[in-house]
Amino acid sequence: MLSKKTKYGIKALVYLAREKDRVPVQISTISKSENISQKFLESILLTLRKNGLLGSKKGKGGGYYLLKDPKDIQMTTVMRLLEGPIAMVPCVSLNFYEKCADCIDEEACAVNKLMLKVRDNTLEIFRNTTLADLCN
Amino acid sequence: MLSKKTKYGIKALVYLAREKDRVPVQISTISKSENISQKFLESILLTLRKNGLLGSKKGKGGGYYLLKDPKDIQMTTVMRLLEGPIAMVPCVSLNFYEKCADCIDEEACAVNKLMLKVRDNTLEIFRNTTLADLCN
DNA sequence: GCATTACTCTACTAAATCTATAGGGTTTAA
DNA sequence: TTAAACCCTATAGATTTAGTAGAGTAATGC
Repeated sequence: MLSKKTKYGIKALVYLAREKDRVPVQISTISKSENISQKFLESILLTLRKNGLLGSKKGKGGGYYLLKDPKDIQMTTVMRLLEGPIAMVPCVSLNFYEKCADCIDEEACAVNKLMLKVRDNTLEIFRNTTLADLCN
Repeated sequence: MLSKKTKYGIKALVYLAREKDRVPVQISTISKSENISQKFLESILLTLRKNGLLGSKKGKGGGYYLLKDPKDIQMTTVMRLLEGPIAMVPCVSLNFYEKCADCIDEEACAVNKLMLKVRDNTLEIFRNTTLADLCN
């Protein structure tokens, strides 16, 4: 299941991408428009800022804005930041690899084999989808 | 993340599929071979039996066995039984559809659009992969 | 300057889910 | 009749999720 965090994060990014110019948008504006708890959204935007996707401006008239062109933001980046690993099991994860404790032979593992296929496909979708693609 | 339940379930099914004939295999045998807690595996095999994938034989010399040919068991069936919805959000789920509480227009929702693509791809993989494919 | 607006950060919590464990009960073969 | 093996319910600890609370900091405009 996709977490609310990721879901809200994507919605907020799309909102910001649709904004012409790079005018800062206040958290409260996005939160009302997208029906998201303001405080929760606050923490999500903060992680997106800390990881270089968003910029922020403090004080009156402040808010968040995109740092890059929407077509240069791949969904792989967004998903990894908010949701974590794209793979369904750590043993097929590229960025978060971990050996299974119970598994003796990874090469022979049926779960590994199946989930590798799923990961490859999902990864390709996220790679080939940019924020701009989601804005139409 | 794939739950341990699903992971163990798939491993157990593969184990049973590799067994020549349809000789009942005891829970303890599978549990030892695959490093799975016996009691936990018990409950997993029980749900697989209740849903028509496995048969069981009680008493001495009893155990679990596959009811169908491995090549006739699609991974969609297994995943839905053990893991639940294949879609990452309920609003793009075929078998477990649910409207998002926060979403105003599903057609215009970026998350919906993205996750629909992911679901379609994942579903196709699970449909085209049978238990037999995982046994080689 | 100073009040206001708006982002920043830490800590905490209620609820749900996962991953089992415990402890019997029931059936069947030998 | 005995023991192996499945059947079933209840419960519990750990982890994650989805927030909430509240105080702090920075910048703007008057």
